[in-house]
Amino acid sequence: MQLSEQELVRREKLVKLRALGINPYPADLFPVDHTSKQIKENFEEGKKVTIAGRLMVINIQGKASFGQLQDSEGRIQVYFNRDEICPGDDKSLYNDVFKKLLDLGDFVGIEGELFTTKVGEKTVMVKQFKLLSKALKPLPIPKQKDGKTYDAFTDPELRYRQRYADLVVNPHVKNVFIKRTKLFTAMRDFFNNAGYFEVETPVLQPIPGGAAARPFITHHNSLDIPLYMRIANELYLKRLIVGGFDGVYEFSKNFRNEGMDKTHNPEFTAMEIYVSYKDYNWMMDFCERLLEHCATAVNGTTEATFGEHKINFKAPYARVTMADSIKHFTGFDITGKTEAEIRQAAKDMHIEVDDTMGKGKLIDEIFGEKCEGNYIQPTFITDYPKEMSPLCKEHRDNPELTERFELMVCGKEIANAYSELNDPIDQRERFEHQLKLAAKGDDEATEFIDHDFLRALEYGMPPTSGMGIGMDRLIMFLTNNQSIQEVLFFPQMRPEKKKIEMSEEEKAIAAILKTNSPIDLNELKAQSGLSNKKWDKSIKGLTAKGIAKVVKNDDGLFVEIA
RNA sequence: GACUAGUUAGCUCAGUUGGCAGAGCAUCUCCCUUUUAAGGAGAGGGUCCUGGGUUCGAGCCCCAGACUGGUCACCA
Repeated sequence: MQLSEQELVRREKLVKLRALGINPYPADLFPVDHTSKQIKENFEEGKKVTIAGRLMVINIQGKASFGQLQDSEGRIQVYFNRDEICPGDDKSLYNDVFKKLLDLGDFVGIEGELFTTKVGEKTVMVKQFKLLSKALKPLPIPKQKDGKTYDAFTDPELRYRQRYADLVVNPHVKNVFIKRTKLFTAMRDFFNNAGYFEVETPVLQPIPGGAAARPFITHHNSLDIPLYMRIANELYLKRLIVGGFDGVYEFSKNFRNEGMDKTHNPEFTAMEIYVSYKDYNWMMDFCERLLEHCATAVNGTTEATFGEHKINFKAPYARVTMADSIKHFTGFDITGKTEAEIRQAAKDMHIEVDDTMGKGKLIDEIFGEKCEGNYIQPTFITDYPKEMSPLCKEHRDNPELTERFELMVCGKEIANAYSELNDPIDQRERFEHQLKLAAKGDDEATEFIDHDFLRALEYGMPPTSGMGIGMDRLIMFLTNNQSIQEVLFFPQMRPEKKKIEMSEEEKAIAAILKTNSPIDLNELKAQSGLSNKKWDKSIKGLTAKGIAKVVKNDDGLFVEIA
């Protein structure tokens, strides 16, 4: 591994510290009793504090220095004064250890007293300090003045691959994840207060059900069967409703083996909740109260900014049927129309259609193309076509529709809910219809029938309403992030390419050397059969890697294994 | 998958017509006891993403590839 100059310097400091009897990675606990935030909020002149964190600014001015210590809650200024730290004649702790051997990014523990500087900055006067952990790699620390950041660490590739560094130097990034966790906590509280029960269901499933998506497949060795990473947990939660729970919910990591873009990561988090004896109308009420609660818990207000849009999560939200929405935005009334009529209408709207598309799919295409993007404020779109919703109860007033809603925000879906289909015979027929659609070429149709789930329904499932919420998308809206990567600690990335250890040419030369070392340089060059250019590059590569060594003596130039 | 932009020092970025590889911060040395993007003086640091090609000469031009971002397509 090639180390930069700065990395080498820090490794040398490690050696020097050990020579002075200072362990750069001590094992014992450090008795922290304050955070930076606590100091600022409860500031008392002269108070003794013990704090720890990373040195993020060091500003040496001779016999006194200022620094900024960053802990989990922010930064606090620390003042290192030579004669405070070294009351006796030996000033080496300040002159050598502090000034020469500490670096930006190092963790230090500090005991000191609070005071206010001439310019009014609340500061810790360091009485004693201890190195807690040495940083060998320089952090990409930006400079700040008047709230402006200079030379910020912004390269998205580096930020996502090295999130640990991103979190250290970009406080706003940390805030996003704090809000993310606040959202989960708020939602959990809301459900628990309503009396619902948090559960866990299998991630490894023999049949990937509950949604239409390509799964990741894996293999269980002992059972010698294929298993799928879950694409949804819906069918398992409904089994629990069959089992007698009134309300169950789960935050579910789901996995879908599909494309990645700024709103899709191969693994993502959905929340699904199922409540017995309810219908989708009740769930709409519940949903808008839930989101109002969550938005307030996360941001302190129901209002949120997303790009150019101001959105408000204050309940209630508008409710529009899909048919009304399409009529409103296209002038076309789908009610009572045949598949052929709808296909023609879609063609007239310049929407790409093909013959594999059934009626439901066609309607969905029209809605997606012409309507969806218009809903900025939270809006419930209701009553989806039956074909698109194989797990949803038929609409009480119209057998072509289902009792389903999606909640749209800024033209994106963030929640999806049904009056759940609990008729086992109807459910079996819907699954079989999906099989036919899949055979016809509809790649969104489900191609598995979960017979165990059908058996559960046959025992009887109470009328139930269920809802799924895309947690990643929701937190994007609540933190004004346009990319899912910004709300996932470790978004999926293509693996970093390892540098090739040795080129083919280098391997060939190394092989010759192995059997014959040392060897005359020109002899080796001739044996390798390489062109001048290739030879030069390869032998330089080998010596740089410490594999070969060129030796000059009275008899000429020789190459030997290093 | 298509199109497009980018990849140069630890970080953020310049780099002219193809002619010795640049800046700020960071690093190192020296000065400086209330600074705060501290200041002053000096120094070091490069696989210009990779591999080919053109050329006397390539960070720059050509070809191929890698990775990342954006837009679109696909995908709830």
